Amino acid sequence: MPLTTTFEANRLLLEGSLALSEIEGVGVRVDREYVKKTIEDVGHTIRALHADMQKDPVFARMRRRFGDKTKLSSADQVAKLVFEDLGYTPVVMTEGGESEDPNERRGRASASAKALEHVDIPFVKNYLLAQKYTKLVTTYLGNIMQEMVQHADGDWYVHPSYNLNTVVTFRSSCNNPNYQNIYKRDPAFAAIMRKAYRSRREFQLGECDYSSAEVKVAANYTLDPTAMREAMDPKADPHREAACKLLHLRPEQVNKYIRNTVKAAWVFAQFYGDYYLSCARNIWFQLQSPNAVVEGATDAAGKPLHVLEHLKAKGIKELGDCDPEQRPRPGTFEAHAQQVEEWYWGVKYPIHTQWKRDWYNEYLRRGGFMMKTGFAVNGVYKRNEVINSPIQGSSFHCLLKAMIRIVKLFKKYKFKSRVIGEVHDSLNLDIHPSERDDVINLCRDSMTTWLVKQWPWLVVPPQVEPECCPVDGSWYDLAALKEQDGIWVPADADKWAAKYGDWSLQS
DNA sequence: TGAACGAGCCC
DNA sequence: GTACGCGCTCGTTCA
Repeated sequence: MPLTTTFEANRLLLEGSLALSEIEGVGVRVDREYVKKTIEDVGHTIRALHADMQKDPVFARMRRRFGDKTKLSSADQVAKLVFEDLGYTPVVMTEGGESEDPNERRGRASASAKALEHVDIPFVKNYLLAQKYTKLVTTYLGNIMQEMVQHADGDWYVHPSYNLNTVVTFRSSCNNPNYQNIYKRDPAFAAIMRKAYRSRREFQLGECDYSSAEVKVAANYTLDPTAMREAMDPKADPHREAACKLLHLRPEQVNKYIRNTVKAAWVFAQFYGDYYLSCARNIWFQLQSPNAVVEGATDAAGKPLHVLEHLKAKGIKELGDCDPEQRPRPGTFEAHAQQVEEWYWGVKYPIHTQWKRDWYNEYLRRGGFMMKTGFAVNGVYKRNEVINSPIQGSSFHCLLKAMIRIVKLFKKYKFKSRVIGEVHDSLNLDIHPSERDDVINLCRDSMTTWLVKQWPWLVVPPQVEPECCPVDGSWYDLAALKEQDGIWVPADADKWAAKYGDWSLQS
């Protein structure tokens, strides 16, 4: 018997569609003049980079090979140039098309940023930068120009469309324009793009994010006691702990760069089913950075002690061969990562590990699985999909369920404030300053206290981190808030004051 | 003109 | 024995 989606789950999607269509109607204000100006500026930058490339001796070789067809934006040509003509050794290959013969390789050497990262010549650096700026103009800025419309108030808005029927894990997706993939991690590009999205006039953009949404939901599935404790204890720092194990450091020796590297390349990667070999390779690669130093330690010359030097002293002198066919050699980082992996799943999170086995075996037996939010998933899925999709899906459903209530209550209370968007585990708002505390409390309580009452399976309680920008600010100006004597104020008061003046001005 | 592919951004 | 997953949008290439 195939598993059946519950009535409740169906109703969640129906009501979710209604709430999302209201949000689509509201739209997000954009700064049309800024976008136009930025497209011009970035255009100059791209032309300058292309001019530099054409002066480069390497360009002459490109001309010899491709003649009139030479194109500075062709990944195919750059890959051939670098890895065939210039003789660099390819380390990343492309997928290539379908093939009857599994032994046949159809891919070519990749021209991605990762594949070209170690090709240290100006021509390639300029190529990568030009490509990145091109993407910025054609996709991100271009989409705003294509999609924006003028409202009766004279300002310009985009109205992203949200879908609940396109994703196999029962998450949402977003298009025309996609509001869910705007630069965030690259500071320079995040600044350029996020300044284009503005609050309505006399409003403040706001955001209510679930903190570590998927980690907490995962703990609700596995009930691993260590994971549950870490998810509930604000002082727990599993990323730092993993960094200590992996790099033979004491907690106070872990700087921000190291912690972030381990968080992304070890904790999350392992959590999503990656394994020691690719983790070791990625971390080793990140450790080449000059930022990878041991906090508070210096080398013989009095300079900050690099983590690679520190590891050498601990007997780890090289990455290792990273050959899936061979056992890792002792004394390599690869071998060390394998040992840490055994500790991680065998000792630190044994219940989580057991849950993965049980959950997958149960899927194999029944041919499907049920999400805690009532969605039935029947069909053929890979092991990691079976383990990850209920966690991803359920995390989004927490936001969706709360969002439905929030949209209804905003209407009921006749708030001027509006929900303007959603990014899987965060809610985006235009907040009228006069309603600010009420709006944030309503969102926070709906996403936490109220939700837990609806879904008692949330034994690890969700948490919300509100942010907002100054009146008439942009998405780039978001700053974290904290609750103080019943009202919401900037978490870092000094930083806020230095940038935007006194908080009392935001009214 | 359309499909396939490669590339890069988000959670 | 494993080899994170899910999306959207664009430019290039080729039929």
